Formats: sequence, structure tokens, C-alpha cells
Amino acid sequence: MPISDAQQAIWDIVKKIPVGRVSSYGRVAYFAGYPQHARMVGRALRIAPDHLLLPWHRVVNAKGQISFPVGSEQAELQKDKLQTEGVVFLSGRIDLERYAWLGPLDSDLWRM
DNA sequence: GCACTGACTCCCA
DNA sequence: ATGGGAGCCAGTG
Repeated sequence: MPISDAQQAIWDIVKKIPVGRVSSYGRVAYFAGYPQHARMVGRALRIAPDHLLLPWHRVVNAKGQISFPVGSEQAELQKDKLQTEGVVFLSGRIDLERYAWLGPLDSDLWRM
């Protein structure tokens, strides 16, 4: 399996994350068919061409935190985008119990 | 080819 | 809650 296929698979999964929901690098890797390859997701997103219009901001780490240095321009941008979609941050973290996307088969129902 | 670096995770002290 | 260390592997120099 060429690496380009893995990147494509990852991008496809990310595109499926619904507005207002989030997923983690590890979960995206898992759904894309590459379990144990969270770092690969980070790389794939970093090199993703802009024209794909990926909702990259909906991917956070397993702790529900943004993986950019706090205060960095990128971290602020991601946080803004998420808050605009209604995602709430509590002391720098997202409540994954409430906002985590459960995968391609998730019914997209809002849990509360 | 070797060493180092991450948009990571898990596990354990 | 928090920090350190190991496993991970494609890029980069």
C-alpha cells in the first residue's frame, strides 16, 4: 500500500467528520484502516493541499486538546473554528464524551 | 544510511 | 492531575 493511499484514506475520513463534532488523530487513523498510526494523520493533515477544504480543525488529540502549542496562531485558529461550530472548551479541553464523532457509522445524533 | 523530529498514544510512577 | 518514556514511521538533512 503506497503512502499516498494512506493519506487519501485519511483525508476521506476527515471529510466525514460532521460540523460541531470532533475526532482524534488516533481514531481517524483507525477508521482510515491504519490503527496505531496517529502520527501519520498529523502528517497527512500538515501536507494536505488547501483545495481539499478539509475540516482539519475537527481533529484533536486523544485528550480532547488541540495539539498545537497553546497561544500559537494555529491553535487559536483551530479553537475559533471549533467554537464557531458550537464546540465548547472547558479549561482548554473538549468534552469528548459529548463531541466525539464515533466514526463513519455514527448516526450523527446529538448526544446530551 | 544514520540521526533527529514531529498536528500522537498508551502506560506507569 | 502531571510528567516521563517507549513505540510509532514518514520526512528531512
